[in-house]
Amino acid sequence: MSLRLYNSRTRALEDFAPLEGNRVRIYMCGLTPSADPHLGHARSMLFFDVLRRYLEFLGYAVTYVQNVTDIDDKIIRRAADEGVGWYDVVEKYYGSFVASLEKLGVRRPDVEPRATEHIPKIVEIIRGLERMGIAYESDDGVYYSVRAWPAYGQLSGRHIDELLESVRIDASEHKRDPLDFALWKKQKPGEPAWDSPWGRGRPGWHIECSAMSWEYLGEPFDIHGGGLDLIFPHHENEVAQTEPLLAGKPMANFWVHTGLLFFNGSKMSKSLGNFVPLDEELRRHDPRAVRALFLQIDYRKQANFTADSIAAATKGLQRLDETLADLARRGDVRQIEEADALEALRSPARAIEPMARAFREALDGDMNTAGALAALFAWLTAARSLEGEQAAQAARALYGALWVLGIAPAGDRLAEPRAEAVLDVARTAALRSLCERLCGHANGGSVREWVEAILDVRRQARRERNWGRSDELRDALAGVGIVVKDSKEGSTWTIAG
RNA sequence: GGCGACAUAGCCAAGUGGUAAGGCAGAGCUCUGCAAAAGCUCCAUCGUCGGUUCGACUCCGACUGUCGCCUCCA
Repeated sequence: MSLRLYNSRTRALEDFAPLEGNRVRIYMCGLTPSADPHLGHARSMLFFDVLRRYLEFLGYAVTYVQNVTDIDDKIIRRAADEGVGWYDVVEKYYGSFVASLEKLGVRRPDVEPRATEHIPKIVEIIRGLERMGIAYESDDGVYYSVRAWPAYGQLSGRHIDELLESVRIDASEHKRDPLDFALWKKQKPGEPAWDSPWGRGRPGWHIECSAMSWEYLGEPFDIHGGGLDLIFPHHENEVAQTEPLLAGKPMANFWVHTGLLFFNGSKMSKSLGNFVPLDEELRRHDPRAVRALFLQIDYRKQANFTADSIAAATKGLQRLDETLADLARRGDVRQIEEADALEALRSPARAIEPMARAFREALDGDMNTAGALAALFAWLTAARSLEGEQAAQAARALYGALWVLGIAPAGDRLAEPRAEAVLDVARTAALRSLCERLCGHANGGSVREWVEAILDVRRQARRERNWGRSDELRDALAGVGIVVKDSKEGSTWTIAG
């Protein structure tokens, strides 16, 4: 068994192996924070987060770099519009992005380098290209000469002459060829600028990724990732900037591109404006469900985001949670350590083996997360009959699988996965007064204590077989968002989703 | 115009040259004071037309449809 990944560079499914020992070096194109990030951005990051986790599960030491392109035309324009500094724009939108990713359970990259902090490396690469006759200086900047690099267009499958026929290329008297692109832009009045051999200015889009991937990972490295819409021109240009300096080696061994997200029938895009900001979307939906939904779609396919599909994902996730809690209860497991969970999945006990194998086979096949998730669901029926130590091992293995997918519930809340969820302010106040009214006091001060106090009153009513009173209390709790469920073992409660 | 992707049940969605995962919804049943939840069971022949093959949903071709990229884009 080994991981196979689709490589955009060769347009084929290939066996993955690190270039160097046990170490896997990944560079992911992050964000240009000039506007609110949206769910499409999250989808890409989510996928690479799972890839990173799976590689770790397989035993590799992963170095994950994700850049921040913190200077570009749109950031400058936005800053002017809002009357703030360009760095304020970056902090605002990047900060929002980071906060949203945290909610989604996406782990922070090992390095989050910024373009403006890597001017020396950028200059070094441009100088190298200049020496090779691939870059040239003009009156408003330094440009890359696409005709000077025969392999230009290979990654994205374009041909220079065909590109020239495009209606959108813009000729400029500053460039030798309409397809040439800027490596360095000379300062215009009022623009932020850094020193360089060509005078003050700023890097063009693309060069920052060539510089920062090289700086932190070395060349060549293992995997370069990003959204499918970056393959041209961004990644093509990165390759064109980097590979002339590598004496025939590729910049990255694997190029992995994620499919685009659609909303109302067209691509989610900052420029089209057809998106809901990510932070708003995460206030509306459970972030774990959002994540579970994306896991059920092939990462390379374009996908639609709809209210129906998120609802379906939420339901499925609840079943997974309940089974996990159930296994933990029957196996008497109070807490699961990540390392134990991964080990239980790596070396599965006999009863877990079919699930573990199907799970790995799915992910080995070009990260088929939908298949991996299906393997878990298909196993749930069998899992329910496990008892004792078997149940304990199953709980750990299931938790490990959920960890790899990034949808594991907090490890110390197995018995009541949602009980600690936050109740909104109005309902908390209503619950408190309900508690005062029913119990004559509101001792404690937590949602949990108030609910338990009310449930004690209800338990008494139930012992007296006072069903009317019992139902009344259940309805009252439902009114403030607490859902009570009765079973043979007693009553449990959760906060309504 | 050039390049490319996709088309599987009500919805979402995997997958394989040998006869279709999974989730949601729906139906029936079990449990239950009731309710909810949960559990069990059931529920498709894979856009159209040709071809290759012992056999195709899976390969090839044509067609139809949807979408993306062609220098703002995860």
